Amino acid sequence: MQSKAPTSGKVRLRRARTDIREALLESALVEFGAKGFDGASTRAIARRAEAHQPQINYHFESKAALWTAAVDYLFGLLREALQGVIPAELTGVDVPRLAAAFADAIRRFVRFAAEHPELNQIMVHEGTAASDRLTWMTQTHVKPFFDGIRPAWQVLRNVGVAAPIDNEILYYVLVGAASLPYVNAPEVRLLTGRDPSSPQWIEAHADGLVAILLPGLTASP
Amino acid sequence: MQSKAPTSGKVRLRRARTDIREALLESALVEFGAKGFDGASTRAIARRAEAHQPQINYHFESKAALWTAAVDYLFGLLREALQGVIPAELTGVDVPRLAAAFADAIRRFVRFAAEHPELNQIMVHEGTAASDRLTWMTQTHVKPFFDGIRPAWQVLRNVGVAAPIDNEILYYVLVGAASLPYVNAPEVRLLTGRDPSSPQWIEAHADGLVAILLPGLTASP
DNA sequence: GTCTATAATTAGATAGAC
DNA sequence: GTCTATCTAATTATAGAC
Repeated sequence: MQSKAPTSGKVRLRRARTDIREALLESALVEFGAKGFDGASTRAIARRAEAHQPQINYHFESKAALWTAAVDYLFGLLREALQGVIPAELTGVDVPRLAAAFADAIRRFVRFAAEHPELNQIMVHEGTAASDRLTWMTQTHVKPFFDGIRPAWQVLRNVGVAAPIDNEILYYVLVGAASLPYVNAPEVRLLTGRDPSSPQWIEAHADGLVAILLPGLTASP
Repeated sequence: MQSKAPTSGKVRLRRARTDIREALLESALVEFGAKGFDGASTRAIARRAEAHQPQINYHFESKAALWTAAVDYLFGLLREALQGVIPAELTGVDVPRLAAAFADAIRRFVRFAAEHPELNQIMVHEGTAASDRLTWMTQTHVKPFFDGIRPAWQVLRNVGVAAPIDNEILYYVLVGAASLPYVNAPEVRLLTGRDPSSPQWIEAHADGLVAILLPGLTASP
């Protein structure tokens, strides 16, 4: 199962794996999330996947293409996690059902941010400066997500169930409040000694966000 | 006021400025905030300050020392902005006064995050991975800030003025919700077409956060 | 203190043997 | 497809003239 390279004294494995592409992608998520696009080196990504650096250029076109594939993959997981939670057509949907759906969406988003911190890490790394990557990511992935929750929030605002915050601001309040403990989990552990990826933290966090963003949901007993 | 280097044909200014250190520091804030520690190059920092790259190593010990100086400077500004807003000694402080003080602290923090997005940008870049920089920043600057608001929140929680969220979680909800529009201002502009640094956005944002985090403040008319 | 030149290291990407 | 060797470009830091 193991063989030395004939022309060299170095002990190294020569392996033929069918899942290297997936392993490189998975590794890229983590490295891009932790270090950002510039800080993550293709050598470090390859090392985490137990592969060699040139394999990235073989299985992907470039470092940038690997980043794009990683972002596509993560947003696909997010879409899965939020699939059908908020109704696409709002006319005729009664308010209590919509409020419950929005609360469910908040909880799912918090759990997703905890389980896949890499997505929000990459988003916040990229969002700090204008770039082609940011433009592509915003138009391709963020905008549909944003447009999906905006009308529902507006309805809940109009009937007084949702907190008094405008659409655009609400989006960033929600994403910021829901993701920061997981985006900055290393800091959370240093600062508080607690583990934000624990079920206790995650559920308490989700409960808190639902309570403050949808005060009208539990207002009348 | 202008002189060519005698041994070279290149036209370049030789200037003697007394404020180069400050100019480099100011430039470093912006570059570190926008690109992160690894993504920000000392050449780009020097260029923005209209200086030469080796001047960074003359006026600062290294790129890391420049980063440290920038973080020290920004946290100094934050301390100034929040100076004395929340009373250090809570025994004997009546609840309405403390609630008003906390609301004021939230508003000041939002305005600070809008005016100096670089601090939260740097924090969120660094918080995604363990490092010596993160450990130093957390212990030196974040912890005192965290410890300053924690007891006040607990008091307001106990009397039911503050939202039902635990100390540690509240800290990240507050910081995340208050800073993300400014940390990711380039994305906000692409996604919404609005300018998060406008007074309208900032005040609406601050109002919204006070409303959701301190629901008991305006509950009884 | 400023500035040019450059050393030392590391990055992403490619060539070519296997 | 894997892997070693290497190219080119970019990085931080330093040397030394001015």
